[in-house]
Amino acid sequence: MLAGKSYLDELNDIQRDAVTTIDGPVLVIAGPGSGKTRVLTYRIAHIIEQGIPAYQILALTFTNKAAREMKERITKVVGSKGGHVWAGTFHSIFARILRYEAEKIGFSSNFTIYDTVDSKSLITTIVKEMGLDPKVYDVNGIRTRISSAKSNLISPKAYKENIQLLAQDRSSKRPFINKIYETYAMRCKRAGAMDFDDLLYQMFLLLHKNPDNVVDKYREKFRYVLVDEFQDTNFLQYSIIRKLVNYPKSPQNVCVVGDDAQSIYAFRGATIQNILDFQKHYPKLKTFKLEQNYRSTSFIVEAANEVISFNKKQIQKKIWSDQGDGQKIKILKAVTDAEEGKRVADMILEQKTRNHFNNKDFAILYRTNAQSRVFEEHLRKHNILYKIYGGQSFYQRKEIKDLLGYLKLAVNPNDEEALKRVINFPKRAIGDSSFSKIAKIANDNLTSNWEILKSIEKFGFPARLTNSVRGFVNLIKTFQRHLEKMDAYELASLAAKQSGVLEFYNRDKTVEGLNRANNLRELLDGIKDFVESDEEIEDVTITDKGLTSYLQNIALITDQDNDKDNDDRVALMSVHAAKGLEFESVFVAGMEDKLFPSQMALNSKDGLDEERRLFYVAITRAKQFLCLSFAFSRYRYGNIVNSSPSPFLGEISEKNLEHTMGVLPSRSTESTGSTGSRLGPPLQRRMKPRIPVSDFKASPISEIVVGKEVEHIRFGRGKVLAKEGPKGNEVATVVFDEAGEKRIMIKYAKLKVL
DNA sequence: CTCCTACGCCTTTTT
DNA sequence: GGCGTAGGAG
Repeated sequence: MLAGKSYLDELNDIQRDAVTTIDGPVLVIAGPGSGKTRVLTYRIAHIIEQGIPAYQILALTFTNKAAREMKERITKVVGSKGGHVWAGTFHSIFARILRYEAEKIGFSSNFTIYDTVDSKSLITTIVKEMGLDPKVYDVNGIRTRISSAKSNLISPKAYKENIQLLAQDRSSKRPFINKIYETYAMRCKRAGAMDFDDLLYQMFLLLHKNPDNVVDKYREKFRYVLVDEFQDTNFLQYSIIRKLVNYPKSPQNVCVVGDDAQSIYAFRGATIQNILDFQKHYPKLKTFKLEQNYRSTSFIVEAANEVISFNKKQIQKKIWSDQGDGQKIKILKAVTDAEEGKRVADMILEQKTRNHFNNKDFAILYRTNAQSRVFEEHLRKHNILYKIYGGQSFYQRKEIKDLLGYLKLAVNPNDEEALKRVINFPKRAIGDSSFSKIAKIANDNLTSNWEILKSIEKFGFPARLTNSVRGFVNLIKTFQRHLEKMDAYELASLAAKQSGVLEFYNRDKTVEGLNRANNLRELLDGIKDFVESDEEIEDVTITDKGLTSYLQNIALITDQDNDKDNDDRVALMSVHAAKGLEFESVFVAGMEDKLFPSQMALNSKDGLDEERRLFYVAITRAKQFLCLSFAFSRYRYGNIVNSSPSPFLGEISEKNLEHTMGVLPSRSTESTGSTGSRLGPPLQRRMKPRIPVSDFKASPISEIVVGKEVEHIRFGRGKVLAKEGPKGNEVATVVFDEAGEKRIMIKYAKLKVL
């Protein structure tokens, strides 16, 4: 049937080759907007069209959303059999396999998944128990250390024997990290828990230790393996992929798709070394480069190329577009972050009317989530609906974790973190000191807290405590008894009532409390949905509507997954969160030195390169309009800090740029300060410029020379000490009478010769 | 054991 | 500015 092949007609020549070369190792380097998802999905569809059963295809992504989209699109091309593809995140696919194979590696199939909060809490507990100084042994640092050990396949035992790691820990005055790691691993196992890294690490161990020759089973099963966003994989993930496809007589049907220029997760262990190694490990590799950009107009694409060319280490490629020149990139200068917020909101309003855009055609991107506030304020003033992405996930909220804690305990009472969370919530007189005693007994006996609680009578505690504990144990046991008979909703409702969690929040009449009670209701509604719907996950419709099944389903779900993106709202998100998305009009805010690039990144060349890739990602989200904005001062941690424009701005040549006026747009200048807005004080808390903004006339760059007395709009009088940098992007070092020494990019900062 | 306050911290983060 | 935690008073 010729009609069945029509999907191939929707591809350009290179895309088509990448889709139809299904046998043997393939690397696809896919620039932004180059139709990467299309290639990936059509390739899978094409494999199925060749008669390969869909369940023999493994497609690994980083987000649930990406996996879902991929499946939907495959199904559109090949019909319902597309649903049988094993498409999912690394974590969810491996969790599923691990549940099935759990006993082979000493776990039970009902293991708990610890999220980041759980991991940190366990580490804090261990640090305390070991009597170490939590200031020196800070949780975040320890967690990163353990995580990166796992990501590099270093077991606790190997860590102890690794001279280099031990030396590093000694020089950071934390010689006991190896011991913490060992204890942490032991405690996870005792609790029947795996953290996010374990889902990968244990998967690797399963294939590596190979009990009952399990590796053959999966090698035969997954005849075709595809990996999305390969530039974001770490050594561990790549090692698992190699286990699956790299062995004697393997057909090596592995296809990885990625873009080294968009690698923005190196700080979490991702390494583009994997792309370079891939080329080494598979000599028969075929490489396809997708360089045509179908998303953006030329000014945007050119700017992106200019910026990324400042990174020396990269796979050579140049994206191009035939969508026309489009609009130049706007540079928006603001005095304060509040003004930046106002002017961005104004521009959105203006573009909406001029171009008939909807709210959802816009995105405001920033480096840090804390920057969202000023934009919220001004969008609200204009009655423009918006949605903030990122921030705390629904499942991370306290009240949600409280109820889930009880549910998790019913399924796995050894779960130490769930137990710690709910044993005294709501209050039942089992306080910290009592719990510590119980935990100590458990540790001394190498067993879980639950085992001690069950036989609390034996330990001679005061009657009051013994009674409280007995009540708690009976409560959990009741839930356990109902596990088989009740569906998830029935049991969750029962637990919400009997545990007292629901009553606790219903009694709290503050706004906060009402919100939390609402969230609990929403959680219960969600569980009801789960029970009533026939959702299909991977290749099985979930027929098990029990609590165990429910908890396994939500363990790896994040907020972004249940967002209904059908409503028309301006998107506010971090640049990281924007990866993979596109918008007609994009504002990248806070283009300031030490903010973007982040202060933390400035210590190393690699850090700065990663920030630049992040900027590249930001630029390439825009289809038609791109605006880069910065402010000369902004609130940070409650105080005003002065800032100068990001050095990245100077990496885009003038021919792609357009500068907005240095004054507020006339239409809405009046609202500054005095109108007494009920929404708080957005603009009036600015510094008073020494000279009205509109009266200030900057001198041309050529007049700013060493030794001259100059005036700056905010810093006041000063003297030029030095002038350096390429023509058009000169940087002046100026000593100001009051503000001290500053380095200033002349074309942005407006200096006037006196 | 529980409640309240003062202090100290702060990037990004698909799972 | 905002949140989570430690530590002291009740």
